[in-house]
Parts: sequence; structure tokens; C-alpha cells
Amino acid sequence: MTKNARYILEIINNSQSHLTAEQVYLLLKEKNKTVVQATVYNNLSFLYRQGLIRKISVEGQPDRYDNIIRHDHLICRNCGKISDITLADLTDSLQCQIGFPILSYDLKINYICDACLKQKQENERPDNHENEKKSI
Amino acid sequence: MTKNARYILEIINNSQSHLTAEQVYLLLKEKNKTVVQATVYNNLSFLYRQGLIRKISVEGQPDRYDNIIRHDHLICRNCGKISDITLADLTDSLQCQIGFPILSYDLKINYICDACLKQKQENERPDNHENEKKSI
DNA sequence: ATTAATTTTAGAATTATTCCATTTTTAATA
DNA sequence: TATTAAAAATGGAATAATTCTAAAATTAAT
Repeated sequence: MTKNARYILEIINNSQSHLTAEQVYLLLKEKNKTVVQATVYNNLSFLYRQGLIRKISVEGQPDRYDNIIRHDHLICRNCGKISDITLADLTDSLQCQIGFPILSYDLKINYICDACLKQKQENERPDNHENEKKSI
Repeated sequence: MTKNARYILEIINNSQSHLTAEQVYLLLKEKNKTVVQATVYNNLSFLYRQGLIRKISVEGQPDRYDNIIRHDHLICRNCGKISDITLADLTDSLQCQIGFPILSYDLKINYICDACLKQKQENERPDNHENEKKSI
């Protein structure tokens, strides 16, 4: 494991958010002035292949990277915000239902976050006709 | 709903696979010779906003479009193949655990498909040292 | 028939990611 | 320690997916 790979793993594990490759690149640059994006992509692929990080994808967004501690994700269908939530582990139940061996699962819950809910109520006041069909 | 939107909805609902925008474009072209990609993207967004189609995303792949009949997805972590599978409905259980209202959920099961499993066994015969670290 | 609104088109622009050839770094060995 | 081989990083070009924009075409409303 190279220095860059170690830094990247650290960045991802210490982050509360769900970093894109670009965000990882910007953070890594603080440690290593000369690093380029390709290096970040190489190392992210390496760490992913090794099972040391998780990759999450939300429609219309670039791939994001996350730690491998089991947890699920809430996706706001209005603004795209991703949050963590840890729900009951489904592995056994799924394994049972499916029959052949599974590796893991990804569960995304779609909802409308507080901020968007509030904003929507604002916009839906009878006098306001803005943003009538806005949503990601 | 315009003619193009109707055709696209039909294409997606009649498809067994999980079409990308490009694939939808190629299929729509058979009906409407002059259509361009931007039109397909416009209409896909429209149909998605209306809740008439579903969007699914797999890391490293372009977004895909699917019908809205409830079902889950199996993702082969080696070749990226997506298949449908209908598992127990989790809505109530999730809704209970979460507390605030949810819209829906997406469940992806990671596994290795038959074809890849067979191919891996081939490659792992002691004489064969190809592809020792290949996986998406 | 006229106007306004919506959709489509064509093509440029943007974003995310991969590829490739060269250089640099690291590790292994004489 | 110097030499070599392997792996990683760099810089930049290339590709793929998607969005944007402005003009043209179509549709609906008056």
C-alpha cells in the first residue's frame, strides 16, 4: 500500500460525507501538492478492489466513496443529499430468500429531507407558483 | 404526453433489460428516424419526474431506466450484469424503523453471476495465472 | 390565423472517468 | 552501493455520458 493509497483510505474513513473522486483529490492535494486526478482514480480503484472502501452511486451523480462499516443510505429525491442510517441487517434474510451466495447488499431509501420539505411547503403556498415541477 | 414520451415509456415497459439512455435512443430511432439524444434525455427526465419510470444506477455504469413494478436487482460484481429479482417488500419494516415518511427504496444485491463464477474457476486452476486481480 | 407555449433539433459545452506514454519512485538483487 | 525491474505517479489526450443553448418545428389556445 503506497503513501497516496494510505492517505486516501484515511480521508475516506475520516469523512462523514460521501466523497466524490474530485473531492478526494482536493483533500489529498492538501497533503501532496503534486498529485493528479488519475492517481486518485487509480488508488480508489485499488482500494475498492481490495474491499477496503465502498462505492456508492446515486442516479445522476458521480460515484462516491464510503467506509465499509455496514450502514444504509437516505437519498433526498429533491436535492440529492445523501445521509447515513443504520437499519436492521438484511444479509441473512436475503441470503435465505435468494439461495445462491451473495456478497453484500446496498440499500437506498428515497425520501424528502427536512430542508426540501420546508422549501416545498413555502413554494406551495397558494400565491406562489414557482418551481412547480422541480425535482432531481 | 408527447408522442416521443409515449414511445419511450413503451420501450422501457416492454424491455426485459435495464436500458441506458443510449439504448433507448437507438430503439426510439426505429420508430422516429430523426430523433436526437437530447430529446431522449428530456423525455426520460420528464417521465422520471412524473414517476412513470424508475432510474437505477450501478457504480461505474451510465444510469439505466426501468419500469416501476416493485422489484429488486442483482448486480454481478465481476461483469456488471443486472438482473431482476423480487424479494419480500421492505417498505413497512423500513417505514417503521425510520419514523419520518419515505418515498420508496432501492435494494441491490451484489453477487457473482454463474458465467463469472465458472470463468473464475477456470482462471484459478493452479497452472493459470491470468486475470489475478480483475473485477469491476 | 395569430400568438404563445412546448418540444425538438443540432451542436457545443461540461463533467466524470479512462487511457497512454513517459517519468519517478520503490523494492529487489548483484 | 549500483543496477535492474516492477509498480506508481504524472500530464495530457481521449472518451463517454449528460446538459446546455439557441434556433426551428410542432402543438394548443384564442
